[in-house]
Amino acid sequence: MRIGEVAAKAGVSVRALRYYEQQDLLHSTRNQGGQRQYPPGAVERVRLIQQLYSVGLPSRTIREVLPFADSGEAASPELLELLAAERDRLDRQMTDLRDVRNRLHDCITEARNHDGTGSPS
Amino acid sequence: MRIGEVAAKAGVSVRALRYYEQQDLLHSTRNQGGQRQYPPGAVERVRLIQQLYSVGLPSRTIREVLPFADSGEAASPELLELLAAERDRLDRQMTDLRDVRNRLHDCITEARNHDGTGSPS
DNA sequence: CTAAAACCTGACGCCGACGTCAGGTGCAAG
DNA sequence: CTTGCACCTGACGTCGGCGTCAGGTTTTAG
Repeated sequence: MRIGEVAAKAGVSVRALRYYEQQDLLHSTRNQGGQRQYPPGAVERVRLIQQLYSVGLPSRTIREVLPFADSGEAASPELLELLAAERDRLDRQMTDLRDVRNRLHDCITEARNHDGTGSPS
Repeated sequence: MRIGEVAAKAGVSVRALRYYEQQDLLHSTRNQGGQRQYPPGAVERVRLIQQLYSVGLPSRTIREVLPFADSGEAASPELLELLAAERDRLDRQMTDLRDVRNRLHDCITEARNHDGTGSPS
């Protein structure tokens, strides 16, 4: 596949894919003309990268954890610590997220009860 | 309270508090010398602001949802839609977060089983 | 009264994840 | 063959949430 197709299928920009390559998150081979070639699995990998970004991980961390997502590779103790630390961070973030979400939700339902409107969602 | 005390109690920088004021998230009165004065509730408010930032909301959105967290104020339908949209975004984000977290956790336990080490956490 | 600490207002710096523009090349269709 | 789109490599722009420095004022401790 060429870069445009991968971008379209994964729902990101072409620029983003080139950026991921710079950051060493996504690799490609080149054809004779120098254009990037991707295997079909690239789309899935890009989706995973996006998911990791979306939960707040920076490129550096993603670069370090991606090999483990790929396959349960050999893990040095330092990397294990990194993974555990990130997992704990995610746990805390989920707690915050739940709090905020419930707070918002309460505001919504309360506001809906307060006026005359029925209660969807 | 003065700004330094609020900052210390809320665990943020003085600069951050001034920034929140610029963004219209946190208000203060001034004494004769022109220094900011905060009511005790400010600390709680700052913690809430931080929590909202931490789940990825930008200043603009925080500015819009804060009044509802303060008190279940009168809600225009547009604001209700905004709140519901944000809540849904948070729901999606929690799902992503759970996925990534579990993925990481699986990597950790699998790695721990693979070598000889016992299994903490 | 004085020195130090805390505060004030600009204003510039920074970093990450791209957007975007410039100027040139590769490739498929008519 | 040429037209036109997809692609290439720099390189600069942006935006948000502050950090930080400069240069001055106010409050507090001794």
